[in-house]
Amino acid sequence: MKRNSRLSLALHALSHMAYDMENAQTSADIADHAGTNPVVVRRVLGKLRAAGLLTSERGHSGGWRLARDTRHITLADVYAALGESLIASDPGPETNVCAVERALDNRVLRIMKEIEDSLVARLSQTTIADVQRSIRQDASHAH
Amino acid sequence: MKRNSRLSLALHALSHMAYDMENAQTSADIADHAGTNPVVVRRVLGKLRAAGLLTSERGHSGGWRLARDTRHITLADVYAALGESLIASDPGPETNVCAVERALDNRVLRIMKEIEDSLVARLSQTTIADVQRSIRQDASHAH
DNA sequence: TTTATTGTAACAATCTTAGTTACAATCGTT
DNA sequence: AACGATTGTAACTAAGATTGTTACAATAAA
Repeated sequence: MKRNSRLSLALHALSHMAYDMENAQTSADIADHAGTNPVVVRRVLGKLRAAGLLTSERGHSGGWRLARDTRHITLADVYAALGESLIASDPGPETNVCAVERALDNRVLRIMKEIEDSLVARLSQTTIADVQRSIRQDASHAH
Repeated sequence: MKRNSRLSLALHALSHMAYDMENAQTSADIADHAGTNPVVVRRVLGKLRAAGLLTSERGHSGGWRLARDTRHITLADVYAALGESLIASDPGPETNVCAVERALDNRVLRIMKEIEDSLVARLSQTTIADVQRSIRQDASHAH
């Protein structure tokens, strides 16, 4: 049970779908390969679907498909879809007394937000196609 | 009880020390202002001290001081001192069967590490002096 | 009708974090 | 020497977050 596995799992799942775009991928299949549970997969992929990154079909021969070309899905899209907020957290209730303290709080918060923005900017520069490409490279000289 | 408050608390504490460099700041004082507990403060600042960012003195009129100029302490130093790893997590035991799966795991891990490296690079561009400067700005036109 | 699949709720187990209490060690002050 | 203020640290509690699991309704193909 490790942390931050949602982003990792999402990347796994997306790569699987990119690897075989012709068939819908079932949550059971993805879960098997990612070493987790189908329900966990559906939970995570549900968020990606809500963000328009994926589509899903119920019933026999159903499963999950990419909604767009892999070149048009960035890691920032995935990050946003998951609703992650790694750096900046919601500020608690304002309990500060003096103006300097409030200013400090505001500034720390703003800096955290700036950092998070930088992170998102970085994430937006890598697409699933990029991830997919490097997986093929790794596989070709796997140990 | 919010997440990621250690980094936030560290920034608060450092700013306090930078604000009054002449006197050692006690954990009780910092805790009061940051709205938390002295022990929590000592826990976090202990890590910064272990990284050489701070010094502390016991006993009467003891407390915490910056070990270096504020211009020479970056947010990356603080991040590293806290031992945070927001993006990349330790890989679990290798349970993958096929080479493609192992390659995927490796690649996802590598990408997470790349992202974390970018984050650290960004953090290294902001110093405590920068933070301090903008606090003064905020305080001058506080609401 | 059967089978395979998603969608979702409910719950358990584990891990993380913050908070708290307690107390020894240290060091200035009286 | 005694006292008071402070760090250092261990132990514990409480709350939250995350993952895993079971169960079952809804859906759609075979």
